[in-house]
Amino acid sequence: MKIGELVKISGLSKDTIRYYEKFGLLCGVTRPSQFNNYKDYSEKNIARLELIQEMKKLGFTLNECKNVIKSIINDDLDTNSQIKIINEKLAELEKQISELQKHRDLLKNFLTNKCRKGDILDHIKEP
Amino acid sequence: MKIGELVKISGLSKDTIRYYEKFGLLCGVTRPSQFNNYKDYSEKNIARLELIQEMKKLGFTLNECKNVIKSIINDDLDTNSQIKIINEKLAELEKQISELQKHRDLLKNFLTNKCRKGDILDHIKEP
DNA sequence: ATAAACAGTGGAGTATAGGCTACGGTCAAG
DNA sequence: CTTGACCGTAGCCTATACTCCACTGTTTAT
Repeated sequence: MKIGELVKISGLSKDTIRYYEKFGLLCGVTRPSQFNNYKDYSEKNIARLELIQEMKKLGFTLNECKNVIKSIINDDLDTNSQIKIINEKLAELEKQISELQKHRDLLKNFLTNKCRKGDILDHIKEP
Repeated sequence: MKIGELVKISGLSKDTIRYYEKFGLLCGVTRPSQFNNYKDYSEKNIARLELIQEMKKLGFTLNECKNVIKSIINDDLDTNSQIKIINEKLAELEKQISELQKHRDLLKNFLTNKCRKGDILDHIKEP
């Protein structure tokens, strides 16, 4: 399968697919022809691109996708490992959420306590 | 005031201060000496660096800091404008929070619904 | 035959907020 | 007098996930 077909099937751009390939996320890419330099992408890559898109929706980075794929290849990834990975990601998300909530609460305070009188910023002036 | 003093007072690194200066966040920086090339940072910059650090704690970017400082200089920044800026930032934070919460909920679902049987990832194998 | 569509590579650019290194000049103390 | 502390500039590096551009080669359609 040439890249154009993969573009149509996956909905990703060719640049993205090539980026993923360079990144080490794809498998079985060969150059079978003696007349051109075209690559041939294996069927497995369709599933892989789907996995990547799903994981990205869930908040995983490409690096994390790569590690998961590695584990799959090594048969390292039993159910418990999967659960562990997901739980770690969950914890990370919770942390990010509470960070942002902290920012938000600080801002809210700022708004109610300091802003009424304006001019908290007066000591900054002059270009 | 030379940069070393500003480093001590602000707690920021000299790289950071120079970065801010290049970025246009500082004011009144001159080179008064005829014998060396040393800069002289005005007192106003202490307050400015404090403002920047406070705003960063609240989740503002340097660009946003820059705009705020500009407004202060132009006397554009009355209480209403301040409130507007802060409310916009609040809305942005809320949006980011709910994005992350969406990710988290998807992951939780993934964990309870799909992961029990493992092997959702079998179709990916092969290096 | 020729132009469009498709394939490949390499490299730069995007945004953010600095860190780090090299290289060179200057100032103060021993 | 020399060493170390300090100051300056320039430019490259980090991470993330691509996008876009230039340039070249190939296949397909008219």
